[in-house]
Amino acid sequence: MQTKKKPAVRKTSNRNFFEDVFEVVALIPKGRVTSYGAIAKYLGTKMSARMVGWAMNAAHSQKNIAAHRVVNSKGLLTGKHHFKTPTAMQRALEKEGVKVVKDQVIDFTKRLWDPSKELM
DNA sequence: GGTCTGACCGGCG
DNA sequence: ACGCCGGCCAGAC
Repeated sequence: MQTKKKPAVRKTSNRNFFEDVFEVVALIPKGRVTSYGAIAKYLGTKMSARMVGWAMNAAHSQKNIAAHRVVNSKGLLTGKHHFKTPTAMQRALEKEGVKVVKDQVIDFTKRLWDPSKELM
């Protein structure tokens, strides 16, 4: 089974939540972006997209997580401020072909990569 | 062990 | 159309 997906299999406050986020983010194709809510929904915690962002915070300190591919539902680079430089996120996205203007992803709807939809 | 915050989201006024 | 508010989960003090 290559396509390994975990439908909210977390039991009680385990680190699986973080691992799930890491994987989903790592699966995001270049030139694509996703939203915290999309990941949260995929993990089962659709209502708690905040946890995804929280996981990102830890992720950025853990490994090379492509947190720059994760934006909010509006396509805004809300987490850019958490990067080493406020322009690192935008730069990384543009580097992958994603145009960002004023911290906003262009054609965000088309660039949106929904794991619960793509990975299904 | 209780409390607060946090890179969000969606609804309501 | 814009602004504000509550909710929800998990980690840190």
